[in-house]
Formats: sequence, C-alpha cells, structure tokens
Amino acid sequence: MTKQKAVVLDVVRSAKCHYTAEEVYELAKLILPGISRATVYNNLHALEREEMIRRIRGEDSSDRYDSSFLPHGHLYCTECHSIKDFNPRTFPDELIQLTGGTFDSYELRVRYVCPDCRGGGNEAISDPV
Amino acid sequence: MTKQKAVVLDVVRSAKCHYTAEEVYELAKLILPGISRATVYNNLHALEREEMIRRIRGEDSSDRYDSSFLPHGHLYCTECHSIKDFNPRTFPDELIQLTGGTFDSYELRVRYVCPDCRGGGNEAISDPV
DNA sequence: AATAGATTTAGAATCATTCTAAATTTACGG
DNA sequence: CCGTAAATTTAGAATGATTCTAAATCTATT
Repeated sequence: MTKQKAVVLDVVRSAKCHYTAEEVYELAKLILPGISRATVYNNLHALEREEMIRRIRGEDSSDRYDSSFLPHGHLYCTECHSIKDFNPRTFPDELIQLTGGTFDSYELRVRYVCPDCRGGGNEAISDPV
Repeated sequence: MTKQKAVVLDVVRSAKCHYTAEEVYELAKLILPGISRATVYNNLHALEREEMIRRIRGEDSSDRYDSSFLPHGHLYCTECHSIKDFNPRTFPDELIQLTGGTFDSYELRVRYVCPDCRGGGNEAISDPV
C-alpha cells in the first residue's frame, strides 16, 4: 500500500457520490500534487481486483467507483442525472435461485424520474447504502 | 427507414447474442458492403431512441445491443464470459415500490460462474428472453 | 550502500465513439 | 417527370477515456 494507493482509496471511500477516474485524479492531486493519471488508473484497477472498491459503468461516458460492498443498485434519474443508491430486498433471494446458488456480484441500473424531478415528496426510496 | 437502417435493425434482431457496434458493422457490411461505421452508429442510436433496440453496457470495452424489450437481466459468466438472458420474477414488483411507482427501464448485470463452468447441470437458469 | 523488484511518472498509443463536411438519396410540389 | 429542400450516408478527422511504454524512483533486503 503506497501513499498514492492509499490516497486513491481514501478519495473513493470518502466520496458521498460516485466519482469517475478523472474526478478521483483531480481530488488525489489536491493531496499529492505530483500524482499521475496512470497511477490513479493503476490503483483503481488494483483496488478493484483486491475487492476494496467496485467499478460501476457510467450511464454514458466514463466508469465510476463505489466503495460500498453491500449489494445494492443504482437509480439513475433521466431528468437531473442524479444517481441514488438503493437496496432491493426480495431480489437477491431470487438471484440465488436463478443462478443456481451463487453469484459474485451484481450491478443494477434503473432509469426513472426521481421524486424531486417528479415534483412529489420522498417516496419509497430506501436509505443510501 | 432507409435500407441501411433496416439492415442494422435486422442484424441486431437476428442476433442470438448481444453484438457490439463493431460487430454490427462487420455483419452489415456483408449485406451492404459500402456501409460506413458512422451510419451504423447513427442508426443504432436512432433505433435506441425509437425504442426498437436497447443498448447494454459491456462488461469491459464496448457497448452491446439487444432487441428484446421484455424486461430482463444479463448473467455474465466470470470464467467463459458467456452472457445469458434471464428473467427475474419478484424483482420488478419491488422496483415499482422502491421507485415510488414508475421506472423507465433497468439494466441488470450479474457476475457468476455459469453451470457449464461449474461443471454442474443446467440449474435454475430461466429461459432466454 | 548495492541490488532486485515493484511502483510511479509523463506522455505516446489505442480504442470506441462522435463529429464534420461533402456527397448522395429521398420526398414532395410544380 | 424535374427541381428543390431535407434527411441520410459517407470517409475520415477529432475527441475522450483508458491503456501502454519505458525511464525514473522508491522499497525492502542485505
């Protein structure tokens, strides 16, 4: 665990949202001004392999990183492009049946219009993971 | 509906698996040798906007296209990299609750080891969509 | 302090995708 | 039919994200 890798991990872990590699790079530079983009990519990949962080595919363009390992999905608002975490309850049980017993991980992206954009209140969205 | 667009749609529709844009381009060229990559991309986007086909994000690298509109997920085998469709049952109901009533579409990618690679039989995988 | 191995760096290279501008096709009104 | 406008196609350049490369630096062990 070099200092660069620690900073990359820390940036992803302390994020309140899901950063792209470029965003991680910008934030890491505030702490280690000399850090290079390649190092950020290397360490994001290494941390993903070591299961310290998880990569999620962006709706368009670049991938994003998530430090939560609780299985959960992402709600993408088609209007404001916000991304919220959510936590399906019945679903993982069904996945266990469907896959015949085991699965490594899943990535779930749901496109919807979020309560704010719909103008309603905070409906049944579960707590962030 | 130009002949190029019809060919692109046909390639995606007749696919038994999920092709990348490049693969669609290669196959379209067999029918219309002069077709250009830009036309393939244009038409894939147009068809997606018109809800004739759906884009799914590749596990790595390029996006892939799917002509099924029944909501379903994709099972990615981490060993042989096969992609199978599957059809969750309880899950869409839960999504309706979680999103507060409506969602446009979802994309679900599950990483697992497929029955063939596990050496077992054809366990509980549901029929392709 | 010497060595080997891993990591970092800067920048070049690659790959998928988008953009651009010119050429072609299509649809419609005269 | 014929002309015109709008849409589509084309080839290739441009872009953006990511990966690669090779040299420099760091780390750990002696």
